[in-house]
Amino acid sequence: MSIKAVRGFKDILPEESAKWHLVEEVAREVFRGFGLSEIRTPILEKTELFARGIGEQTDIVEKEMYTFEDRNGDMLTLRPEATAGIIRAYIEHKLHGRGGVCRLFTMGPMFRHERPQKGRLRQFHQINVEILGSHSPLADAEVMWLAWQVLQDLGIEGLRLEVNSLGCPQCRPAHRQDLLTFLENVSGELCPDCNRRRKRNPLRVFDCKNQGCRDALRLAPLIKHYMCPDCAGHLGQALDFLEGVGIPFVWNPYLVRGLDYYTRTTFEIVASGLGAQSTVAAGGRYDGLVKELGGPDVPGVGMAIGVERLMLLLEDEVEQELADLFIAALGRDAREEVVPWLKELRAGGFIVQMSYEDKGLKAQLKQADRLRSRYVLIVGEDELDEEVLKLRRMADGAQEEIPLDEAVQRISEILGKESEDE
RNA sequence: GUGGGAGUAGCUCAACUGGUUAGAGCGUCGGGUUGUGGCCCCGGAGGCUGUGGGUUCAAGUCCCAUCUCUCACCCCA
Repeated sequence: MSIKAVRGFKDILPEESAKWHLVEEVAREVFRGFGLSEIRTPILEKTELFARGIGEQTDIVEKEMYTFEDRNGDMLTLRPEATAGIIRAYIEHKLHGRGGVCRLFTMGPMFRHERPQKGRLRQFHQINVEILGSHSPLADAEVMWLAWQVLQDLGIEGLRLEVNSLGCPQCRPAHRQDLLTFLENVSGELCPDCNRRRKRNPLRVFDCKNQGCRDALRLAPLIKHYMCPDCAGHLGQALDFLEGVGIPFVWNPYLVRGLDYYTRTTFEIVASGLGAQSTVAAGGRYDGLVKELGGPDVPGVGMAIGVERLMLLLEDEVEQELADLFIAALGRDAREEVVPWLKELRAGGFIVQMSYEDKGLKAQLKQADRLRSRYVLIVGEDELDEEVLKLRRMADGAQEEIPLDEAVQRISEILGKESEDE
């Protein structure tokens, strides 16, 4: 076998791209309604950006990044997520200095060197939203709403929005301390993984699927009992806003996120039918991140939708229209006569194709059929001699005669009329 | 990184306990219709059986390695 794509990297083939366009268009339409602006940042950044932003201790930074040395000795990394790069750009171009809240979206590929499985690729795509510069719980609610709305508008069903708060630097330490103590006492009942997590990132034990661990954690201290009044109020208000716009959610006090930078609100949208990777969108608040990356102390909230996972939930194939009209020109004279018509008809908004090769009528009709063209215009020697063309409707084979001198106009009328009927 | 399953025609899959020329459906190309698609009928092309080693008189089939796909763990969108 010759050269194949790199493991975990996938080609998006012509028959799939219409589905991608649909997803991207729906997302853009939703974002437009919320007044977001698009930002596009490079997929390559200095390694240090991700190390500081995502957290040195995370799996992503420790073992999943595509990192290499540039020719001048810089260490570079293919972005494993979008937020760090966007914040880098936000700081670098001093977008915070423009006043007001900065509300951004982006979409594009991310890279993580993990073992591929259902809903998990090494190059995958995300649709991201970041709202920078607001402490308001309304921003949190809007971010969740945005994610929910995109999925909703795509007609995806069976989704569940889970929300939690991770607290802030005021209330987190006390909880963390009590949780550590608790986990130490039940360490005998925890699985080896959880005992490992216990030291590195204690909150993650709540993610364990192991029944034994879940039983052991039943009485574990939860952040909700430790939240300071500000955090509790913040979460309460965010949830009130969600309720106000009729978005169903569940408060999952066990919900935790993997990235270090999250504070307060955190959420996931989970779907059934995705296998082990059930999260189709996720996000949360990251109030310390901008400062951590060298910018001013500006708060932020954001979310990411996993496009491939979303694609798995979108069952129906989206068919692309490939031709309204196929022009079957027979012979050199006919082809020369017809080429200017292509220009006019295409300018009129119609999808028009013709054969590159000088093939027989049968072959051209076959080609038109394969393109599912609605009509075929037949232009041969006879037609040119008589100055009357034939327009064949492919659905039933009915043919209509079209005078040569008003061909483009008549065809435009017929094609246009057909579209209106639909 | 760890574990299970799988790699045969463009696609979906056959080939009994190793045994002669690796088959079928779909697709594709051509013909039946020298200027009329789809449906039908007839015919053709297309394979170093993922790759490399090994066992054997003989390997698609057994063994080892490797790559890829897939599912799960881990982790995450």
